[in-house]
Amino acid sequence: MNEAAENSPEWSDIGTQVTRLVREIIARVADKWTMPIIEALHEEPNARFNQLQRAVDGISQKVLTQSLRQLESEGLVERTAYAETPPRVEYKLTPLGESLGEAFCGVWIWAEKHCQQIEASRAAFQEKRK
Amino acid sequence: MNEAAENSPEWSDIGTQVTRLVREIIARVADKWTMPIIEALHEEPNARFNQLQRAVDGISQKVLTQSLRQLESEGLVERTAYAETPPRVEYKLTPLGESLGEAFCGVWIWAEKHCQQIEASRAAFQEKRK
DNA sequence: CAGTATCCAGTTGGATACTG
DNA sequence: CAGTATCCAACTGGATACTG
Repeated sequence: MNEAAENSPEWSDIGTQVTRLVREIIARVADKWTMPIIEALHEEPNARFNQLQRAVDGISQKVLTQSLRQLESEGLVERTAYAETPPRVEYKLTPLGESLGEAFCGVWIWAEKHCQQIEASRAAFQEKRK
Repeated sequence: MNEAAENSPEWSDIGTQVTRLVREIIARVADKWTMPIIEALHEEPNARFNQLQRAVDGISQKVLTQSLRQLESEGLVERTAYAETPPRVEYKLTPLGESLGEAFCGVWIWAEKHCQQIEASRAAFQEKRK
């Protein structure tokens, strides 16, 4: 039995009820950068902008700004600007943001457990295609 | 307490161990179409190509083909072609594919539970910006 | 039916320069 | 420091036409 499903309703039940809105939300939060940012903010609460950019690894300033604004608009991240010079801005997860991280935990565990197998599959598929 | 975290290790523990490969896998499977396709295949095992395209709602033939090839290469989907005319090709989830669906269950539940709140947040954010 | 091939418009995102 | 603004190259993905 799979540990991620033990205390969840059968996911087929969920699937049949799903609305367009839910799908849109999932597609949104499951993009390239959302989880890395949420992870970084979980690791370092009240992180500042440049600190976050270093933590996220590979994200550009532009995309980090965009992502943070979106996460803020969705209530997943809270932004606090202090009126100082030089300016200081801190970001932290809201409880909703933390709960998304927890919800994603199952996927993370799945990926850790099976990433070797997936890599092997890809390699085998390439071989077969030759 | 959040139901998704009840029987998982603390996700901060996971985060610190995460490798580049795991992140890449997550970014891959968490794209726009992977979950809708896996959901459709879970609902209708042994679905045929056109059946799948109708089920997934909005996906183009090209992208469905690409996605299925990728899922196949990763060992999440099994493709069976029957040597008939007209050709018949059936797709189904592998056990690995099923397990990904189960792992994603937590995110699905999260999205269902909070989508109203997120919509409200977005609206409020728009208002504030005016 | 189950694709492949091609064209092309729209979006994404990096690099760079500039600002309060 | 924490962004905003702009330009532009690359990738994504839809529409269409064609094929075994």
